[in-house]
Amino acid sequence: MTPLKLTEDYIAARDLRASTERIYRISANMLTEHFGSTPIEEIDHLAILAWRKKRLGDGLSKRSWNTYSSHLRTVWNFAIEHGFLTHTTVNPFKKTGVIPAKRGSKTVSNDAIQRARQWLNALEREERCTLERSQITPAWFWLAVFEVFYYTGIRLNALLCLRVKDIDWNGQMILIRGETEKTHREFSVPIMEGLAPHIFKILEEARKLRFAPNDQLFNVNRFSRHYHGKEMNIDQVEAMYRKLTTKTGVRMTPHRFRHTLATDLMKQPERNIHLTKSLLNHSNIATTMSYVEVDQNLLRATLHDRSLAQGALRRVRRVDYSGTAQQLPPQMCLPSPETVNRLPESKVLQQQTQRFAGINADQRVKSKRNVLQQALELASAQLHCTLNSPAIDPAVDPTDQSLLLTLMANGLGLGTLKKHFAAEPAIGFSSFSKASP
DNA sequence: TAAACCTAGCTTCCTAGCAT
DNA sequence: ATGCTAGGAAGCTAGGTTTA
Repeated sequence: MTPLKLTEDYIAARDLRASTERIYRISANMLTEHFGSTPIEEIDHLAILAWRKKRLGDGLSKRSWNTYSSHLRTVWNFAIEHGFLTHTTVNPFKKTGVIPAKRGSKTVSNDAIQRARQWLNALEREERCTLERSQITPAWFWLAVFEVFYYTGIRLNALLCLRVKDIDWNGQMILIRGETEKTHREFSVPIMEGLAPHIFKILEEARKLRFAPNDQLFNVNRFSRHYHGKEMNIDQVEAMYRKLTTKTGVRMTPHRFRHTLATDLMKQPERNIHLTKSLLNHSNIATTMSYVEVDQNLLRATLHDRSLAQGALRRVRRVDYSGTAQQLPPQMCLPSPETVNRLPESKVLQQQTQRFAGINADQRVKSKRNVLQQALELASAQLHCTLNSPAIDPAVDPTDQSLLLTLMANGLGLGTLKKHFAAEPAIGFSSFSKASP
């Protein structure tokens, strides 16, 4: 039996989607290209390893090799299971996979998206005013396609399979049917404010053209006489994205919008991974995580916070007294960041201590110490009152005050303290409010 | 003749279930 | 509980052919 015949037998025995059947045939063709019509019994493990070496040497990526070898392994398992391979029960494709390098998420910058959107909007105005065909026609339609991918992050195939009746305009939802999803799970995505006008427009145009409920909604062939296909296909969408890529100089594809959406959602303060996972219709959270590109700025800030928390860096309090009547004495000013960076830590501390010592006692009590100490004592007392535990003398145990200072320095719990200070004007919160942690 | 369409190969994504 | 793998399903790209 030849590999091609075996593959056809395998496909016939399964209920596969067209694209899956295709990849099995491609794998078998690749094998045949190398081995010719060699019977499957004669293709052994060593021969496959030699073939692997050749293909990888020719520049085939490791990931692609794994796809082919994995599909052929499946077909060979089928042969073993059905007794087509009598001389062995060991699959020659076993352990022929290689470890590919992991690549980063493919996102599109906001700037590029904005430029593409502006261009599409300009084309739409141009077509409306001149009634002439623009570079991307009909521009209103492709703008709607662009916005659907931007706002919902659905797959290209999901868009192509959308029917008129899948849009619930009253409920402002789009239904993505399970049979059209890679994951076979039905789900819905909301029609949000920015997307609604585009959905409305396409529904309106579809209504004018008497679309039936089961008709493909995003079918450019019915909205423009420049196309003659029956149903819109992947190529037509990709051709439009190629034009956007050429125009903006940034690679754009529907799937990259999916990655971008996931990354953007995870940049939000709430960072709701479950929400992101639901929107992308993943069943495994690890899949969602693999979409999200690391936010380097956030990473930098996190590492910085760690350094501060562990004492690797000293926190420098920067105070903006501009425009205030109650400026602190010049001696209280902290050294500039440039000075701090130049001096070793111990020197900075020494310098501050010397400056502070140079201020007279009255000034100190009025300007800072008194306010700070009172605030800390009050907050500490409040804390113990809330916890229903006896108050601790700060002179004996300064833990509370250190903790509160740390919290304040990190911007935590400040709101609570603010409220309390507002209720206790005697504390002099106004002296505090200008300070930023 | 440009744009649409088609085809094939390459690359990536996704999950259930098994092994550790 | 976690990681790994088999199996399945797309998505992306390039080059050739057809059509308006």
